Amino acid sequence: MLVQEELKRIGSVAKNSGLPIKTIRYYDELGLLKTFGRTEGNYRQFNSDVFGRLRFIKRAQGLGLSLLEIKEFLEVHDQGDLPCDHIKVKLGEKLSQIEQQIQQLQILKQELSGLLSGWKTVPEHSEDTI
Amino acid sequence: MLVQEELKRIGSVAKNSGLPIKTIRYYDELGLLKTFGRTEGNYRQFNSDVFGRLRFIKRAQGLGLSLLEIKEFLEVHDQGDLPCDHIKVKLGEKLSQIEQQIQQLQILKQELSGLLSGWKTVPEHSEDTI
DNA sequence: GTAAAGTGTCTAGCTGGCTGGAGAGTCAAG
DNA sequence: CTTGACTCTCCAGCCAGCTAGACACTTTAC
Repeated sequence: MLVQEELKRIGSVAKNSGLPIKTIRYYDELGLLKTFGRTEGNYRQFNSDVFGRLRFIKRAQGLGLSLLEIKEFLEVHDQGDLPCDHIKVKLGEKLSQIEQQIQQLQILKQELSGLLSGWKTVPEHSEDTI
Repeated sequence: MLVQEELKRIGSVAKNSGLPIKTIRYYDELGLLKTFGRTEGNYRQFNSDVFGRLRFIKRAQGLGLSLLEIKEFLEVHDQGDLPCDHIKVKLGEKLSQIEQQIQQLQILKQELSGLLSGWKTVPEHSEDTI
């Protein structure tokens, strides 16, 4: 027995997610959101999945993914079944990008802590000094 | 005895760094580059430090830092001595941001490998499913 | 029924980070 | 001395990702 879920309108989604209404509409326009249709009065309806989605978007975006890339991932998610080979490849690529990114971040972290902790202690050590 | 370093012009910097001339000029405009003055004919002159700088910029940028943030870091670097407290704080903040970012990346990595490896094996596990 | 709040679309504008083109000056080769 | 490659500045435009405003319609509260 599925409980009929209560659908939300854009305002409450905005309030609960912390994102501006305009942004949510924008994401919807781009097809990132899977609205649950519209009311009679043409108001967008969302179910509570939207919050997870928005969190995912925020996180991924904060990490430098574009909205289009994010959209692709969401689509894979939505289809539910195994992604086709093409997408598999893309996902694999993205994954190794991410690993690289982690490494780069670690380098940057070192460089910045170098700056913090006095810097002059590591002067001009050739090659990859800033 | 310092060997007089041979200065480069923008074209060769572009060639050796792989960046378009326009981009280099743009960075220079924003004050990211510390050119070595100009020739008589008003041509920019760079010494070989510029390559390290450009690599740093690329890396940092790829990780989501804005050119302005990057500029600040470069300035700290250029001053050479201990950054003032204000900057220290900013650096510290940025460092913890970076650590967070690393964690987020690890989460994203998991989520994406979830997608890759079939996804349905981890269905709707509440809370933070995409 | 009426006012206020919420939502819709549409169009336009903004910021950051480039990128392209015009028009002019500089420099190196023949 | 001219030609061609290189560089300069300036100004305009592009893309992503919003954001703001105008104006109309819907819903809710009284």
